[in-house]
Amino acid sequence: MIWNNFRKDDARLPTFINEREEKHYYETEATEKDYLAWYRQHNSKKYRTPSVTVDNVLFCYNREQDQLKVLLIRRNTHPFRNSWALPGGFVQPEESTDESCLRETATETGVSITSQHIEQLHTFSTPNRDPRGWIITVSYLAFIGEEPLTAGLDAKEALWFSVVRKDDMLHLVNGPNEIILNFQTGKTTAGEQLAFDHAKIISKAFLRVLNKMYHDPKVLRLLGQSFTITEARKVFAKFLGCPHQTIDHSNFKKALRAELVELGEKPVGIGRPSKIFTLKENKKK
Amino acid sequence: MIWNNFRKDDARLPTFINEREEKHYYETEATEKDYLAWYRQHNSKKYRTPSVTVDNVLFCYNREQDQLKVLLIRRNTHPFRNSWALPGGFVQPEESTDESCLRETATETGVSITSQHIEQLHTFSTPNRDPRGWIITVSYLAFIGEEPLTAGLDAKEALWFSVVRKDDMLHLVNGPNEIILNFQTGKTTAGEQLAFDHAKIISKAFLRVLNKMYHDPKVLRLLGQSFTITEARKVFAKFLGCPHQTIDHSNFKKALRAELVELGEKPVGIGRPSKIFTLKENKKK
DNA sequence: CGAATAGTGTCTATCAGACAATATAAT
DNA sequence: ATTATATTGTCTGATAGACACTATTCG
Repeated sequence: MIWNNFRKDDARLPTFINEREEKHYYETEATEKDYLAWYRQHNSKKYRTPSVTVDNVLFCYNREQDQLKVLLIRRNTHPFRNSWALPGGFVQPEESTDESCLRETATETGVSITSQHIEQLHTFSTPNRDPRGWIITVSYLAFIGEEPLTAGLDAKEALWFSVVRKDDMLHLVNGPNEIILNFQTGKTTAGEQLAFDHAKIISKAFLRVLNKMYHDPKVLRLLGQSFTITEARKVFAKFLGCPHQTIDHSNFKKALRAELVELGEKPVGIGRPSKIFTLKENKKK
Repeated sequence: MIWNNFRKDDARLPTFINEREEKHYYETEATEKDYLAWYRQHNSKKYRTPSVTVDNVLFCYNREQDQLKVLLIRRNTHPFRNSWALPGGFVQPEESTDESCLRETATETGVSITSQHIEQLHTFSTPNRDPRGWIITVSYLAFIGEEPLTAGLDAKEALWFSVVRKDDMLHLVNGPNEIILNFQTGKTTAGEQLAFDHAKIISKAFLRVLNKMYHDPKVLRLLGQSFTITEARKVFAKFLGCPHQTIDHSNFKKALRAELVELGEKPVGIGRPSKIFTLKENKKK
């Protein structure tokens, strides 16, 4: 490579004996503008860079079935062809990973969510976590208000798996498909395997919710705009792995009263009418 | 599929009319081994990928000065030449971002830390956060046991800045250099500016420590292997922005007793001998 | 002894959790 | 009225925080 031949048209610029001298000149003596122009032309493809993906743990809750669910897709391409995996995709230029998460969620599930609904979990970068090569993933957690279309998009099979906690195990079930993983270790223990390190990601998401529920009950966005105390107890019970009756109504309400706003009464239903609540929005993270 | 037009180098493989057909074949019909071989050869350079860096918020605490400090380097290259910035660098192939963090910390400060000392903070990916182009950074938080060499390495000036909290402001000071930032908004308000979005990263680190201190007092690693209750109070006071005397000794000890192990007594010093403690290690995250 | 430092004990308002009582509506 | 569901109220043990007291060492 000829190092003294960069931008002949610009007489301001000196010539260089070697690459190191040129680098030093642009990094320390040239103007920032000249540096950036030089960098884009010479440095941008010099080093190997990883691909970056997002992987999204999308939870929803179905009131009728009283089931917590997580969205998985069956991969129809290599690698991990026919394995279940989290939805996600490659981050594109000129977008943040937050935006990637929202874009992928919208295209894969048809549900529009905002940055208020998502939360960055962790960035996974273990070498060889993806057999295709150097691929880093930024994982996200999102709570979908109501169960949307379950039909797959992008020519993939996309299904909601019910999530049942038993001790430290999560049972992800949809019909004949069953995946069992330990969310303390992040490993699948029986049944089908998950693609890549997605068992770790799901575990991290579940633990995050569990640890923050009472302090930051964002998980109640699973119930949409408004909900009753009992509905909130049912959602918490899914993460605690217990029947919702074991969560005392009175104590639960006391614990969360600071995070909730009362909206009115639910007009229909058996028994005393429930009051309906919504999450306070003014929380500054 | 047409099998009558074999490739010379591998008779097993078919030829394709167009790129799309080829992609479809490898993704869905070929073996995974063949797919991966094809992917590496054809797909690896097809899409633009970002550079990925790590940025490390390294805190230390000096007992003699009773000062919390954060390590900043003065950049001697574009972009942000002469601005103060967090130490960090590009993630290399075949290493995780955790390993990058440890490697960069070792080379920039001379201090060897283990994965026990670091914690991933957040991945920042706002477009144009770096004028050089598409650069994503994974930020880390680390607690250095004792103040190491302050001399810069890598031909950069590296200095420990004392960190003083006043209300929502952090004052980062080293001699004539002073940077003031609001850790609630993540913005510098006066004095010198920080490079890139590093004010946001430092703010995130400070808030993370503040929110988790009592629940997960990993911050006490600032005090090395062992410490007295009063030393621990002094560290907490730095993050709370108050004199350590306002933290009641008795109540503080009660709050942290579950996280500490008593080692013995400190033999020297004025007044009643202090007991020395260390952090319990058995915490599973 | 007195000053300085640090560990220990006590009191109280508050709160989480267990449990009881009341309110409403469908059958 | 009975039953199911939900809300409201009460009691108690535990705890955080304020404060007081005791223990040790140095000058």
